[in-house]
Amino acid sequence: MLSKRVKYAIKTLLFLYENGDGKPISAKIISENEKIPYKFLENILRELRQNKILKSVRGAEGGYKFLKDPNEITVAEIIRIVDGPIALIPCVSFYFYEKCEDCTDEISCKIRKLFVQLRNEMLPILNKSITDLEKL
Amino acid sequence: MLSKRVKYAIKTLLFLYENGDGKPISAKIISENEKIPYKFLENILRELRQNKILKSVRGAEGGYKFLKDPNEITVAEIIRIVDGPIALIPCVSFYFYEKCEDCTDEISCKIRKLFVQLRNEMLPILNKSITDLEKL
DNA sequence: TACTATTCCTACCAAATTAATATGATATAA
DNA sequence: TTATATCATATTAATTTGGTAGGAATAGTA
Repeated sequence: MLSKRVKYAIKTLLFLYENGDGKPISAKIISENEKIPYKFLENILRELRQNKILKSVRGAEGGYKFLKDPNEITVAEIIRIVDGPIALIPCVSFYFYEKCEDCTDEISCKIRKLFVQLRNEMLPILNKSITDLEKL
Repeated sequence: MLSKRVKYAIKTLLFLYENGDGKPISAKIISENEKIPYKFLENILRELRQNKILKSVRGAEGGYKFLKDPNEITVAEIIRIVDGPIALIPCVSFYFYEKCEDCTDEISCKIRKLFVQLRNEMLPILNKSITDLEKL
């Protein structure tokens, strides 16, 4: 399962996409509209900014807007930033690979083969962008 | 990500399938061959027995063997028993459905639509059986 | 200048989950 | 009777999750 952070992050990006008209949108507005706990949302927004998905404007009338083109922000990317791997087992992950301690031969491992297949099926769906998502 | 329990459970079932010739196989043998901590494995085996995947034979020369036909034991089923939902968000799960607190309209939710799609792509792969898996 | 609305930062915290371990009772083949 | 097993319950240490607290820094506006 994904964490709430990821779901909140995606909701936030969708909200910004649907309501962003040039002016930045404050965490308070997002929090109230999407029912995300304010302080928790701040953390998530910081993470998105640090990863160059969003940019922030400080001070009164400040808030957040896209830094990266929403057309190029994928759900997979958000999951990787917020939660980590897409793959269901670590030895199958591209970005967060880890060797299985108990595994003697990774190449012949039947379980690995299955989860490679699974990841390969999952990726095209998760590679949809925020703008794709809005059209669903 | 899946838990180690799930991976150990699948490994255990594959081992039983590949080495089961009528006689039960002990937890000790499985533990040593698959490098699964013995006591941890005992817990997993109990769970599989309680869910009618395996049956046990007590006493010396005892051990575990299939109760359910390995042809009909799917990876999805094992995940559900050991970890819970297949779906990546709770509002999309068949067997472990939970409403999102922050969601106003589940039907129109774009995020939900995406993860319904994802689950629908994942299921056929995870519905493979232990015998299918062995053939990979 | 003072006020207010905002982001930014570090740290903290409670509850749940994960990955085991410990201890010992019970059953059975040889 | 002994060795080999399963069976059952409880405990535990580490990590993750889902937040919260408090305040500093920044900037628009009266």
